[in-house]
Amino acid sequence: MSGELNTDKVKNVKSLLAIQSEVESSNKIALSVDCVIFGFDENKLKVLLIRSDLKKYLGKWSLLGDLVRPSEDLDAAAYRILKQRTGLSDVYLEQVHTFGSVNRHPAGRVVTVTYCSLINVQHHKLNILDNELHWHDIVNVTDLAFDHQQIFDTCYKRLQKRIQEHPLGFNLLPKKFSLRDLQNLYEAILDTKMDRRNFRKKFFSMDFLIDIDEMEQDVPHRPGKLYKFNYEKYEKKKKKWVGIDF
Amino acid sequence: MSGELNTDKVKNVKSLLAIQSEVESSNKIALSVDCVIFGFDENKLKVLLIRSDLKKYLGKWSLLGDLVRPSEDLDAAAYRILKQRTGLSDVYLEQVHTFGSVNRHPAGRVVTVTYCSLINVQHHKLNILDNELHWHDIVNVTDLAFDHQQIFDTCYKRLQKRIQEHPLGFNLLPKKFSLRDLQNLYEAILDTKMDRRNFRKKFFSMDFLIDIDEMEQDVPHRPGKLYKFNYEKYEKKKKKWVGIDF
DNA sequence: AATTAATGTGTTAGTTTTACACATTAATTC
DNA sequence: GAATTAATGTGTAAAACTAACACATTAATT
Repeated sequence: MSGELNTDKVKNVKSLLAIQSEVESSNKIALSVDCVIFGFDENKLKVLLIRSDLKKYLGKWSLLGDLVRPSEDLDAAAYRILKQRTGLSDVYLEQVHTFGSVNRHPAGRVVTVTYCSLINVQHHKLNILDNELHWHDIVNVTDLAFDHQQIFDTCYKRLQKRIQEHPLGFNLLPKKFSLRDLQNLYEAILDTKMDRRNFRKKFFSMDFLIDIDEMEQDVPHRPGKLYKFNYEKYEKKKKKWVGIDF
Repeated sequence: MSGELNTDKVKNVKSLLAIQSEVESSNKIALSVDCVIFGFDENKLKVLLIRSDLKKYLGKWSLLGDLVRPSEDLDAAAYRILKQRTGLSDVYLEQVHTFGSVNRHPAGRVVTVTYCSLINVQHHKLNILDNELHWHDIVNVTDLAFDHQQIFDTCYKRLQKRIQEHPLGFNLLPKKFSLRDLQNLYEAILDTKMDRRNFRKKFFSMDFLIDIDEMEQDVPHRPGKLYKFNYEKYEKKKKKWVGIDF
């Protein structure tokens, strides 16, 4: 920090007032959050959608969202929506991108901060009774309301990337899972097939799986071992440097 | 998309009106963009900062930003700031994160969408005459105004990650550069030392560098060859799949 | 008891990364 | 202008990682 201070008090006051008057004037920009809530069920990646309640998008599905309250942090707004719609707290939530095209919302200028959330569908079962709320297989997610298709695509791509570099996937699985479950999850999210033996080797070599010495129950084949993910160990040993690769 | 349509027109109208009234009411959230503008000069990574014009942050440095105009896209607002402050168009610009803590701005509720920009410092030279605008060596960037330190840290980390996976760095260099320039850039951004021979091998094996058959001029040692980055080839051949690694 | 379909474990060849050494070139020094 | 210096430019070998592939084991089912 070098250089002299040429502070102009008039300028200070003006700019503060300018901002304040903007904040208080009408013709303002509204702010919302939208959540792309992913689940994993029957070996398929799902997303939770609700019917649009706008005439313009009659019959279309849309993401779960709401306006941000004036005294509410962005993350808090996203958590509120999640709690409201799934009954769940303490879920994985990550801000992804903010969409603000001038004409993206028919009701006026609404900028939306979008979040990606991963939940364990076993845990909720709750507010899904709501007739307008449904889990959609992500391969069937097309033609959403507003710009929600674009938002969904962005969040899905982000998930595909993040799951390769961070242990997010476990948020979609039960605490105890088999390696087959884990591979099915990766194959569903990344839309690819992987070699079972190499997949297994990869995860064992990372050494973040805890063998809890239990087996799958009620499976119509030889039961596999169950594991938990060792978050503590991961936090200590996670890699910092990767290298140039593009 | 299955399920019958139980559209409730009253509900539709209500919710639309609710949003519209929110948009038009006062006590609204203001929206700004802030740009973290990186440059590379004398083998050091730099960031362009301006003196805060708020009394509360007298003497502190802050990022370049402004309120988003009611009929302006977010990206357009970021480009406007860049053009205004550096005179440059057609620069690398990427949205990074949106910060919206309730008390982050002393003038009221201001949510800010932050962008990372990479420019070639050779190209501008222009509006830098402004006494209040300075390039700061990033190692000396501490204690910025508002929550700008957090924003800067986030954008810098993002840059560190992105430069390993995408050819962003070339935006900070002249069109023609030596491999030494390129390595210095990577070492500055990633704050690390690399083996010169392996770095060289890595980039040659990617095969995205065009040997333009020119040499460095006016260097006080054996001049190195100059290269350009082959964006066309990169766009065709860039890798999609990487693999699980964390 | 035989069959089936999954889990669980190696092995090998190929590729990539890392560590490290020496020859070459042009500016600088004497 | 010859010797010195400090950079560029190239190569090699060990180690680590990835990808492709085969067989034994287990438990449910027939």
